[in-house]
Amino acid sequence: MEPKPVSLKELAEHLALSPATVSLVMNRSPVAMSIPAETKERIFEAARQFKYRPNFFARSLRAQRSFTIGVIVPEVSDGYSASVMSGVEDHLLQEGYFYFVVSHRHRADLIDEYPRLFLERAVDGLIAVDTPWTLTLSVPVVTVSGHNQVKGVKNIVLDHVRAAELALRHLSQLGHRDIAFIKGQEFSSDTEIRWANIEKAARRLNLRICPALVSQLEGDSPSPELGYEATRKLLATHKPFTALFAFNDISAMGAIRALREADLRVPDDVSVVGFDDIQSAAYQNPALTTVRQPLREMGRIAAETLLRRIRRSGTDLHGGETMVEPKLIIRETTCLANGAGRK
Amino acid sequence: MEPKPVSLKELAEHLALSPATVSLVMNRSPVAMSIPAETKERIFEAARQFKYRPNFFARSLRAQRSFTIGVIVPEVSDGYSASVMSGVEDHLLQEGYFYFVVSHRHRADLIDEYPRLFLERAVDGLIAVDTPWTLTLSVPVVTVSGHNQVKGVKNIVLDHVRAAELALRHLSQLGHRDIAFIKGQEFSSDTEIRWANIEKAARRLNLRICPALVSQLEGDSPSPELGYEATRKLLATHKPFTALFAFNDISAMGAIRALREADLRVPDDVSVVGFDDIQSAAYQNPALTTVRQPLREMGRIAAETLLRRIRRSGTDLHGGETMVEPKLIIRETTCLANGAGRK
DNA sequence: TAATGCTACTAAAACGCTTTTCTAGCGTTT
DNA sequence: AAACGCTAGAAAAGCGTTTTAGTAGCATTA
Repeated sequence: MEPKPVSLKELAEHLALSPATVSLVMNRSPVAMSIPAETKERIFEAARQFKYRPNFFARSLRAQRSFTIGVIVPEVSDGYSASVMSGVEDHLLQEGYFYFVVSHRHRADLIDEYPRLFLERAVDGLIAVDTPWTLTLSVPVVTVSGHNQVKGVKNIVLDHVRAAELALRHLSQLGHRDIAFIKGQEFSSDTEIRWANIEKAARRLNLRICPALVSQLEGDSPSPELGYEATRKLLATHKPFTALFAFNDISAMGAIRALREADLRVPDDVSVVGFDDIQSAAYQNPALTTVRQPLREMGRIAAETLLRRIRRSGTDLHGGETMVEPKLIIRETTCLANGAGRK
Repeated sequence: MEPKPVSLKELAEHLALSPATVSLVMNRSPVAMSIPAETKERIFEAARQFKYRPNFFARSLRAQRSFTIGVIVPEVSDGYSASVMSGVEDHLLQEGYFYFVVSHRHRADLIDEYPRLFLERAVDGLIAVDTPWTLTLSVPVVTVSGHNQVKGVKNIVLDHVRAAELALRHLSQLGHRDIAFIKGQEFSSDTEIRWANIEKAARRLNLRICPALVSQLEGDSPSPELGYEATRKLLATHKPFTALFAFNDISAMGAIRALREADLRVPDDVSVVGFDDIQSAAYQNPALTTVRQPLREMGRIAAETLLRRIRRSGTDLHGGETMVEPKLIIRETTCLANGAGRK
C-alpha cells in the first residue's frame, strides 16, 4: 500500500518555500533560472523522498490538457482493430499519453455518442479505426481506413489501387479467369473503395467479373461464419469458379470451410486469397495467401500524426490522406488454375 | 465544430442564479429539494440550450473520483486479452466508466511501472489480465487468471481442475495413452496451475506422463510459431505419441502445422486438443477440439467485481477467487487412437 | 410579540496545481 | 547618492466544480 500522496503545498511547507517556487522548479520552467542549483537540489531531493506526484486533475484543470486520447473501434476483440491499437499504443505511451478505448459494434447511435463522451472526458484528440466518420470536432481527429474527406480530418489508408492489383495480377498470372469475390459488409469503411479498385484492376487485367460470383458479408459478428455463409451462396449459384478473393482473412477461413464441405480442394480446385494477414493466417491449413496490410504500422502513423496535430494545434489542420503499401504474401491457398470448370 | 463549452458560472449568470444552485439542481442533490419545480425546469432548459457539460477535471478534482479504471494486459492484439477486454468494456461503459489500456509485453519493468502510472492518473481501480500480480494498492484490484493470493485482490479464474479433467478424460476415453503436452511460457500466469492440474488429472485417470513428451512454449510472440517450435522438439525425441494437449489454440495451430510437416495426419495419427476456444478455432482445418474458457464472461465478472469494490470502498476488501467453468468443445482434431505407435 | 420553522436560495471554501506579476535586498554604475 | 539591475523567491489569481454552512424573508405557532 502506497502512503497517502503529498501535495505541492505540503511539500513546499516542509521545504519552507512557497508552492510557486517548488512548482516552477519541478517543471523546469525558464522562470526558475534564477533559483540556485543548491535550492533546486533540495527540492528534487524532497520530492523524491516524499514521492511527490502532481495531482493529475489539478494539473489538467489548469493546463486544459489531458494527455489522453480516445480510440474508437468497431470491436476491441477483433484482430484488425487490435493490431491497429497495438501500434497506436506503442507510440502513445512512449510520448506520455494514455488512451481510452470504446467499441461501437456498428451501432450508429454509439458512433454518434462516443465522440461526445470523449469530448466530455476532455481528450486531446481522437483516432477512429474502421469507422465511418463525418464530424469535425474541436480536437484533432485521425482515422485509420476512413475514406470520407472531412475538413481537418486526416485519414491513414492503404493503397487500395495497389492492393487490388497485387491480388488480381497474382491470380491472373496463375491462369485464373473465373474469380469469385466476397465483398465486405456495407458498414465496413473499406468495402466500397476496395471493391471499386478491384473492378478497375480487373478491367486493366482484362478479367471479367461475373455478377453471380460476387457475394457479400452480412451481419456484424467478427467470426468466420460470415465468410462461410457468403461462400455457400456463391456455391449455390452453381456457377463454376477457380479462385476466390475474400474481403479479409477471417472470411477466407470460413470460405475455405464451405469449399471443403462442398468437396472442393483448396487450392487444387479453388485458389483463395485473403486480406489483412492476421497472426493466424500463416498457420491455417493450408497456409493462407493474402494481401498484407501493415496494421500496426498504420496505428503508429495515426498516433504520430495525431500528436503532431495536437502539438501544433491551430496550424495545418488540413485533411488529406497518408498512404501505406500492401504486400502480397503468397502461401499455400493459391496455385495454377488447372482445367477451368468443375463439377 | 461544437461551440465553446459554457461553464457553470456562465450558466448561472445567465439564469441570474448562483453557481451553487445550478450545481445542486443539476446533480439532483437532496439539498435541492426546496427548489420549486419551475426554477428547476428553467435550469434544465438553459443547460440543454447551451449544451452545458460539467468540466470533467474540475469535477474529478473535487470528488477525488475519476470514473476511470486501468486495464493491464500482456498485449492488446492478443486474442485472449482482447476477448477479456471486450467483456470488461461491456460492463464498464454501461456503468459510465471509461478505461485505459496498457500492454506490458512481459517486461518486468513495465509490470512495475504501469500500475504507478495508473495511480498517477487517478484511476478508481484496476484490472490485471494474465499478468503476475503482487502489489497491494490504495485502489481495488481484480485480476483475470491471476493466481497469487494478494491481500485485498480478487482473482477471477477458470476451474482448472475441471479443465484438465475434461481434456484428459476425453483423450483417455478415445483410447489415448501416449499423450504429449505443450506447457505455457514461464511468465504466463496460468502455466503453473494448469500443469499441476493436468498432472493430478492424469494420475486420477491412470495416465502416465512421459517427461520426454512434455514441451514448453518459449518466447513472448503471440503467434503460432511458438507452438510450432515446441512441437518440433517433441517430434525430435522420436518418442511416439497419439495425442497432443496444447497450452492454447494458437500454439495448437502451430503444432498442427509441425505435425503435418512431419507427415502426421491430424487427427488420424495424432489427436490435438487446444485451449481457450478463440474465434477462429472452429474454422481451422480440421476444426479444433478445445477447452473453452468463457473469456468475455470473465472480463464482465472482473468489471462487475471491481465496480462493486469501488463503490463500497473500505468494506469487504478480502481477496479470494471467483471461479468460472470451462467447457470441452469437441470438433475435428480428436478421434480414436488407432494402432498405438507410429513411424 | 417573540420565537420558531420553512422556503429558496447564496457565500465561500476547498480540491491542487500553474503562471504572471511583484518585491525585498543587495551590488553596481553614473 | 540616486538610479538601476539582478537574484531569489513570494503572492495571488484562476482553472470549474461541489458542498457545507448560512441567511433573508415570510408564515406560523405559543
